[in-house]
Amino acid sequence: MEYDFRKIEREWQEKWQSDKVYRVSNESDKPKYYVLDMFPYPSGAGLHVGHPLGYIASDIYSRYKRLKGFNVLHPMGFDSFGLPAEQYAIETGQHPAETTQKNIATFKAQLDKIGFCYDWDREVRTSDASYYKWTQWIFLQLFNSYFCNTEKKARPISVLVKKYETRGAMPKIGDPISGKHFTADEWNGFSKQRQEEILMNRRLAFSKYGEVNWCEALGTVLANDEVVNGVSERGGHPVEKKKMRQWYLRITSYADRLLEGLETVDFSDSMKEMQKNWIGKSQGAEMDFAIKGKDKKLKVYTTRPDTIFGVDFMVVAPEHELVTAITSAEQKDAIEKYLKYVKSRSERERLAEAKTITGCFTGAYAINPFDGKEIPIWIAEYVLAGYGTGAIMAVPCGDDRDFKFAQHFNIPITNIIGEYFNGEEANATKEATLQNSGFLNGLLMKDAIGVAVDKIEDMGIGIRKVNYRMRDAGFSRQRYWGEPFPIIWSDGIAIPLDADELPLELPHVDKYGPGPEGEGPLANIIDWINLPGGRRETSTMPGYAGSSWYFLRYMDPHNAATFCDRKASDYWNQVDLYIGGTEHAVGHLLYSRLWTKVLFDLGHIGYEEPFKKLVNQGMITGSSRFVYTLNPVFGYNPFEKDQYPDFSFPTVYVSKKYFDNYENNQVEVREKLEFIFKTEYQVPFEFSYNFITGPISIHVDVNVVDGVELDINAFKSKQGNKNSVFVTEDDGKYICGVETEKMSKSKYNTVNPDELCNKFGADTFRMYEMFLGPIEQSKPWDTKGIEGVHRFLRKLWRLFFDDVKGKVWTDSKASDAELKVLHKTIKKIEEDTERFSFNTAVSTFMICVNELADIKCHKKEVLENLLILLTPYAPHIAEELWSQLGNEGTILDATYPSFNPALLVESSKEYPVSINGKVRTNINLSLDLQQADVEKIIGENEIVQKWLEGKAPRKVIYVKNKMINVVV
RNA sequence: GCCCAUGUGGCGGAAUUGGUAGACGCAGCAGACUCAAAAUCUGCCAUUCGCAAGGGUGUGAAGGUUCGAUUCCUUUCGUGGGCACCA
Repeated sequence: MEYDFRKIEREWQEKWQSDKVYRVSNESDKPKYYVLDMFPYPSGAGLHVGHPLGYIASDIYSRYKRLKGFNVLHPMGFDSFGLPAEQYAIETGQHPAETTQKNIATFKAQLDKIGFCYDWDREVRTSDASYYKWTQWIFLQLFNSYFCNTEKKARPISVLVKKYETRGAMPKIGDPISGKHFTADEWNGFSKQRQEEILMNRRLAFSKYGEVNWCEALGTVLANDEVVNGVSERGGHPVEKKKMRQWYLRITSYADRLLEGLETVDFSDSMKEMQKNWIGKSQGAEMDFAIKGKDKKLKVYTTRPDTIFGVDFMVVAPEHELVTAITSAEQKDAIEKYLKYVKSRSERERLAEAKTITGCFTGAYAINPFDGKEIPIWIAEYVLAGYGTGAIMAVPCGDDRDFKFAQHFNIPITNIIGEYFNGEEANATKEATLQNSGFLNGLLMKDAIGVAVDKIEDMGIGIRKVNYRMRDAGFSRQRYWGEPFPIIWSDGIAIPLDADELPLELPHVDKYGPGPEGEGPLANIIDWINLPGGRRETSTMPGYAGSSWYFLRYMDPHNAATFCDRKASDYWNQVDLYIGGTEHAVGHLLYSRLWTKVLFDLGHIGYEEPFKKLVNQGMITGSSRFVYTLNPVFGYNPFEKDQYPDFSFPTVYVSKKYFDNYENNQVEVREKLEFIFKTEYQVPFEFSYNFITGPISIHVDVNVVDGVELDINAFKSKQGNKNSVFVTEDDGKYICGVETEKMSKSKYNTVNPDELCNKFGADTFRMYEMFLGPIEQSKPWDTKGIEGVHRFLRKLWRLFFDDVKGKVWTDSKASDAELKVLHKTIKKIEEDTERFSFNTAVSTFMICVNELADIKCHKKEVLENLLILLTPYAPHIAEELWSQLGNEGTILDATYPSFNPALLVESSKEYPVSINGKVRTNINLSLDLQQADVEKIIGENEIVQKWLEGKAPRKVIYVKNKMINVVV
């Protein structure tokens, strides 16, 4: 009986589905375990082999945990709102709902083919009204909450209103608009608009006019993490700053808690580092400098107050509000000119030319409060208006940018760090002892920081201050294919819908073009936006809205009364294992952590970190192949037309060797071409070096290349033209070039998992993906090695069935040697699986099967247990053989074999004995020996004596179970 | 520029706590079976000297700690990723 993987896999997949073996209950006596994949955006391109890597890993771990006796939740769904579907709609007119539907069907079919154990009954789609109803509901929770700065948590906005009505605003916070605090009486006297405006400044989801990243080409606003190097992450379109009314999430309030939460979760160091960098917390001081001859103060932010005596100039951002007020009459023209120049530059130019130093002196001077020194105030682009106070004190001896600026404009530099500053470049050390620094003289810089801040606070000219780089997250998009905001604008007041009015369904549109004045497509639907009491919000929520809480919906996917029943979220609790790529480090992962914290603060769920452990699968890069063409210069035909009227010059492909060193190989290429033309085309070939343009590399479909050797016939029919000539290497092979690149259709380096499943089976595919290398490492795809894994499964099959004899397994009792092989494997597989070392686990299986084949072990007792171990990795073949052995039901309900250490214990062992690091002999020793016994035996051993040449061993190192080293 | 990874045969990679480096697989070479092919099986496979036994050298490079380093430390180079005027 043969290993007919196609039949086996089809039948078992059908059976799993019809028997609903993967259905998960929220009630169980077993301990729970939640395994989650980052759900995909269902793009039109379908899956390539890079996508399933993480899914296979999570599937293996889920099945393993289930076998280990856990109630495992392992769901899947689709992040189905988003830009590409809408772009596609604009191009083709197809409704995004339709294309999304179609793409999801393709994705599901592809996923099912690989044999994942998803409970599809729990599938969620972010674009379903039954789902986004709750996305809207959570948005309203955010809208109706504020961040209480004393309790450091979210509370209902009604609590704040009550406070205002009874006590007014606390002195430190006050009216965020005027900056003044107000009494209860004042509050009650404010107009409704004024009150709402004040409240809007505290809501966690709020609307304000602000500078946003506007992308003209996409016709929408983008979040900071969606802009990369001044262009949009998707499509690479230019992005500019624009003032618009937008929705935001007040993520900055949670900066500290997001930072602290990282200590409680198991993420990789690099992932934590990325999030920390993004939040960008810095501690320092904010202090006021008097301005000579004016009654205004200049407020600066610094992390290095210890360098206060090294301040040689001040720099304020060009947009700073004081600029016009402090500019002297003489400098007025220069400053205006500079401001004009700054305004003319796009964000992109600014970023691209970051190294060029520009700036302009305002003519004003600030006064150093400690020594009365007059400090010139400059404006320059390199100081950002949006960070800190938009003004800095420049210390050229300690800061690189300040140093370069001082040099460029010939500003004298004060050295306060002695020999640490060499005059050539700035030194940002904190280890120097301060000089020329008044009351700080003689102090180590790192100690002086605290001393300086204390003094500043004592003098009442400044305060300690923490700053964050992170900004509030933009939350609206001028787009169609997203969640509509459940908000109605009325007289400038945002009025939320009631919970029972949800979902606010996305209306149907005929056109996907933008609305008037930068509004989204929804603004075009007059009937929909205009209501008796006001006008609907026309923007929609961004892609990350739906994905910020989907892990909760899986727990209770069909609940129409609430987003997730508290009982369900208490039972499943945190995601125990989350698997996905690093690309979501600062987007999705930060936002979902924020949403979880807010829901926790408001008492809707019982934990504030959504993901306990995160594993980032590495990217599978494509291994592109290249062919090299030699082309005749356009229009040139080297043959006499009259003689050969039908002949057109073929495309010439040269093998890699000739591309690498074309100059030196021209003659050889010419000879080979001449020969080919004479023999195959029967045409004379008068070659001129000049008519050919040198080899050009072009991508060739990896599927027509075997390793690096081109399958010429397949290439001709698939990509090239029939009339092509191949200049091969001397052995007749055409060798392609190789380069590792990101997998993409345009590079012809994608490999479709369906094809591999058809050719080798899903089990082979799953194991091979794991076998490629460590899960977290990115690695190039190479189809070639898949044969080896396939061979292993066939070999496993032959332990059960012989092609001729049929079934070969027996019921007889297993020998010690056979059990030893099994238990060695049990131990190793368990260790490997637990530490996500799936590649070594596959190796372990191969070794086990090889050993069992070597000792001709066909004992049911051994094989049955091996199958259970194998189930997570290759579920189809395991199920089939399990049932062939006469077992009922799914193997997933079998008992995971436990490792019996007694079987592996030996009484004695051959130890290698090395003398000064070189292995000289082997010695058989019993395992219960102690260090002293070994020393004695070694001292008496004849061979060792011989190698020691009469000297006594200085030291005997006995590493239990490993080796003995004798040192002379 | 700063931060974080990472570097091992022709290739993917293994070595879990400092203990015989190169497991397992691919590719390659030789052989068995076969009319032949496929499939399967056996042996070889870091490098160098040697007929062999055996020896030298080897984990990007240079140092260091140690009886012993792919593993720890310092310096340096290459690759990948993140951040980038954040004061």
